[in-house]
Amino acid sequence: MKLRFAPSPTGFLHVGGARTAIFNLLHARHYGGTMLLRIEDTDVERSKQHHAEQIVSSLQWLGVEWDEGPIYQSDRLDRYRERAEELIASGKAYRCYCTVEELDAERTAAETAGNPYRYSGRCRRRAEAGEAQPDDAPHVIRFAVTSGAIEFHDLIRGDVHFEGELIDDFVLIRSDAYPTYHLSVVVDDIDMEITHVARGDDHLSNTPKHILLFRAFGAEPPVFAHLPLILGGDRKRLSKRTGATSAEEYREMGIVPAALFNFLTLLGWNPGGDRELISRDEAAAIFDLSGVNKAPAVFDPEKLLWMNGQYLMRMTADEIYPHLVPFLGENVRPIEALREIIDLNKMRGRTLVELASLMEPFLIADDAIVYDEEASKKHLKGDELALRMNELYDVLAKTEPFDVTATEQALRALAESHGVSAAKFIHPLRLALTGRGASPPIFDVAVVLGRERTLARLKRLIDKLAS
RNA sequence: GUCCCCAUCGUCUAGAGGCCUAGGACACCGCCCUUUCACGGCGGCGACACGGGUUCGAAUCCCGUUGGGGACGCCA
Repeated sequence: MKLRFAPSPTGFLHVGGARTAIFNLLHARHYGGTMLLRIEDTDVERSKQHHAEQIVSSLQWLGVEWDEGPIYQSDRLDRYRERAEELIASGKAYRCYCTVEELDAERTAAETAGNPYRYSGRCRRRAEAGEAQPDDAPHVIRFAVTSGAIEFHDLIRGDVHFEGELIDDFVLIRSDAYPTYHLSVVVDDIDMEITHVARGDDHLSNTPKHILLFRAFGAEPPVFAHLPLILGGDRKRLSKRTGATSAEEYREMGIVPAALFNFLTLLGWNPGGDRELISRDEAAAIFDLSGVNKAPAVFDPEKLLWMNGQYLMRMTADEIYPHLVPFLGENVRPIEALREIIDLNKMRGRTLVELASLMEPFLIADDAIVYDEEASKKHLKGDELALRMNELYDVLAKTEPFDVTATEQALRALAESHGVSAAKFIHPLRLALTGRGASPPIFDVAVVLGRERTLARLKRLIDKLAS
């Protein structure tokens, strides 16, 4: 068994493409098959090398592995031309000298008449009449479609059938001598011995053409599986209008690859047992293309965020670290200096961006703490506050050991001696240490900061209260 | 317009004729836990598009309607 993911390098890796890649990988892994990556860059106008590189790197980031490739179709142009010539030789294809302008005119005429456009077949008739076909004049090579119904079994759609009459004599080789998608994809799938083709639903109507080509080459068509499309909130194909569409954008948003992988896996497929969180390998163990849903799925960024949070809190600090580094900016530190801080905050952020922000108070200088206005208004009030904070300072200065239990005991004892709730001390302390109204448990914060920095920050608040 | 496909809570989905007074997850709303924020726990809101069949019985099968999507390129 051999599957492939065959993106065209005209942009970033789209999440729809990412899911196609994932489903191909999962199916291949499940059956111990091979996964191939093929770059379909036969459109010189739109294909860009840097896009190809970007896609490869996004796939690697996502955890979509391949056993063969990447193979570039632009390296195989001779092969496609050779195969097209074979079809001409056997009368299954012909040279067409119609110009783009002529074709456009025909198309426009058909549209205004309200008829579906099909190529007139002018050059086909000429070829069949045995007229000379100069191969030096500008021309394309068209496939001579044989009529008759085409039926095939789709792993997801079930039995599908198309009327042969509806299929046009499509172009195989363009006038610039580059192959079209239809030709290159079939030639490659044959040469590379692809057994299963899982691709987007938008290719369903291309499939009869491909089957015709497989037959023309005397090859057995692969098993097809057409995946339902991923829609945006507007129920149309996911587009920039409705939000982020590329894997790269989610990476920049602070989504961890395993979470995106998991989320995409659940779009159109589910592992059963009301399971939401599943690793790539666990999914591969039970995945099968035939279990994929037919209906399109709306991409819900909210749920992705939730899932990413679930991943962050389950990952170890060491696992998070490499993904987090790009978001730390000037606050980067070696993992040793960050381990505790990550562990303290990782269940509080849904993205790496949020996590980095949550970690900030732990990493900036003591005098760089900025007191949140709203929280200050709420907690920095009362005549006795300065006095209390001074006493808290003295108590924390001599608490031994300076650990969570001892510091908490000391603070609570102090509060009790004042006859007030511990919260009266805790909230101002939180402001002093983090500048924020919300933080991890404050004694954990104090201990991670250490006695020295805790006291320095407390002192700073006291000075502020005095002024 | 023509062809193809699809149709369960707002969203992702479970459901392959009786197990369904339709289950889970996200979001939302309560309550609990709690020094805050999260996490977590408990509860609530919330769907079988509609109409005909078939059947003792239909979310599940068939037909139609409606709605949505996709394809109709010398793009992939």
